[in-house]
Amino acid sequence: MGEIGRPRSQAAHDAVLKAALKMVTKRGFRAVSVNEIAAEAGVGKMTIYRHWPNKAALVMDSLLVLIGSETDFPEARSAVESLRGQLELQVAFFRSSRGNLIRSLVAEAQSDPELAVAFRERWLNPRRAGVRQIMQAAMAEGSLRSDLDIDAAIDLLYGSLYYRLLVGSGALDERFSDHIYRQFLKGHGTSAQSRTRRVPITD
Amino acid sequence: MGEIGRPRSQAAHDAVLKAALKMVTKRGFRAVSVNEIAAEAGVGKMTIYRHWPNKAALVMDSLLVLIGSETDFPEARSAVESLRGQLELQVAFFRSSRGNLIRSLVAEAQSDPELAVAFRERWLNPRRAGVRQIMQAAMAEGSLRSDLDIDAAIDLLYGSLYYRLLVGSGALDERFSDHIYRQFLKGHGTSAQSRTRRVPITD
DNA sequence: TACGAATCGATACCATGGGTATCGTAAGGA
DNA sequence: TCCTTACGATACCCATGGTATCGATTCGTA
Repeated sequence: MGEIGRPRSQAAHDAVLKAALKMVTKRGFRAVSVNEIAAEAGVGKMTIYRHWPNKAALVMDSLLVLIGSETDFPEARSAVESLRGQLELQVAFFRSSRGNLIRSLVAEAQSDPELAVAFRERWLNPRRAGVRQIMQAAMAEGSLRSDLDIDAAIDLLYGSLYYRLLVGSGALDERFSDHIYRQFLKGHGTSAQSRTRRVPITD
Repeated sequence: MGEIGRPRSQAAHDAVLKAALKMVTKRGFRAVSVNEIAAEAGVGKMTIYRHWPNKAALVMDSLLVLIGSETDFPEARSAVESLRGQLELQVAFFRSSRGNLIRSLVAEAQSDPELAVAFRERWLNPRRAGVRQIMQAAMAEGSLRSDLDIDAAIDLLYGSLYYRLLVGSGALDERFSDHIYRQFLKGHGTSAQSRTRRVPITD
């Protein structure tokens, strides 16, 4: 019982995702029209709307499919070290052209509840789960206090990054990620925080 | 040498600001059209465009004129106490219908550089200056360390509030503002932080 | 090989909404 | 009283997200 009719073109699908990513990272969500994406991809506009319900869903997909793993946690000797490394990665990510994509989606989500849900569930939550895991590992290591409120801590750490991304109050550089990291340890770390432990990162 | 011709109607000006504020706080920037605002204000659309260059400038004005002072610093026995009180005010402000207005403007500013500048210079910077002043007073009190990087600290404190406002990762309640405040003091406070000093708030 | 079904790119179209142009009218100052 | 400008109303322009429809194409199946 195979499919009936002409099958969807995977080439068209990929070309659209790639074109959407390229143009939106460069010029932003609102400044790019669906017609332009179709032209850039060498595809009919209707083909786009056969593959995605709307522009927001397309751009969200381009984010997940093409650059979903660029901010994964780096290997490190300890969980807190890995966390620190991830903060630097995140800062570099936001400062790159990818930052425009994230800005665009957060902005658009303010007036598009469906996109808001998708962004939270498909982008933020998986990444928050990764942070949670690392923090739990750091607690097991003994370098974070055991009474840590993980969700609030995540909002403190990453909220300030998103803030600078969205309102541009200051530079998104390593100096800032360093500052955030040290403040976090002052508030939540234990006296063992500076000692480097050789606890493997739990997967 | 007075003005020539019919003077601008202050009544129309005020009615438009009020209508814009009401509708945008309720339904958001994108969901409200200029035609609707004009109708609600009992005013012709062209009158709006005689008073403001575009929709964004109008809504930005309605924010500044009508609710600009709702998050001023409260009176308190010490600077750090005042800071803490302001965090609670800010949380309540975001949780109220005003939160929609801020969300809308930050979102719109992502694709409107002029609005981005206006929002930063006319809304954020004055408030950041207030926070800076309070922090300097707290340093003079001896309840904050003197090597504090004020701008980074502001982004840490308020960034997480904006983050929750924009992505809804957690509740904007007093519990959260309390958490933020305590983390801040753990990172930047002195041992004198818990002692209540009677230093007047410098104006 | 022929046929049906669904996709393809292209294009015309619709609805919405920001912003402009223009109307006759109203409200000042000189 | 006259001149100038703002007023409310309305028609209009234009960009854009999304839909409808076209003939052509590409598969599975008979």
